Amino acid sequence: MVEEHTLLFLRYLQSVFSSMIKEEHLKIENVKEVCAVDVAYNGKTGFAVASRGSFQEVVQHKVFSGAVDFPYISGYLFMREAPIMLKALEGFQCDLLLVDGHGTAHPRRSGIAVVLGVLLNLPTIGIAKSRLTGEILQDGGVNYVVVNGKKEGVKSGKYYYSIGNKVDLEDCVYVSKMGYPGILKETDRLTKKYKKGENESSKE
DNA sequence: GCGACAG
DNA sequence: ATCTTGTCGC
Repeated sequence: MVEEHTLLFLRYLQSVFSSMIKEEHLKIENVKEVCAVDVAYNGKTGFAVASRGSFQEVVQHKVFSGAVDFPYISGYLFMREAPIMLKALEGFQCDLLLVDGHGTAHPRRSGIAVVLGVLLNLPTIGIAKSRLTGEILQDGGVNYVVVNGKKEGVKSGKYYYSIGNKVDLEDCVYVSKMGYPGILKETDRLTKKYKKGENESSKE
């Protein structure tokens, strides 16, 4: 159980992160190296996988596993997954980091993609499989995700793409039109593979 | 009180 | 996220 004063503190941290977002245009066409991160769990043990490659494929990846104590609380995912994701990302360099989760399409504009982007000072885009907050506003064939009256990202198919750091709405639209990134799909697969491997070995 | 609620 | 088989749909 997490105390209310702890959540209050986390909201203070989120206000700092959101105030540090650099919303600027990153020409996706110039992006060479792409990285992605995701986490899978086997009970209390988390398996974070960081990958590097292109939008469509993984060239190399690294896994970091360890106990994850903070529980999942809607709106505070960063406290549960950012620590282990940062460990997996150590040493990885890239022009853009794709994060499994929302960026500014968050109640306080401080989703996990924002947190990682600010801490690593990297361009990041959050890509989530479901809605956390916001309404959809169609405009010119694009389904924008609007939160507190501001377009924070776009919804394409069943996925939500939102600003993390050092990118803008245009970049999000561009990436969403490329379809769900193969590197994220593959990273997710790897994440479950390691989790599963842990199950097999611990079962004789 | 009721409904919503990333992974 | 995770527990889980077959099954309805694009």
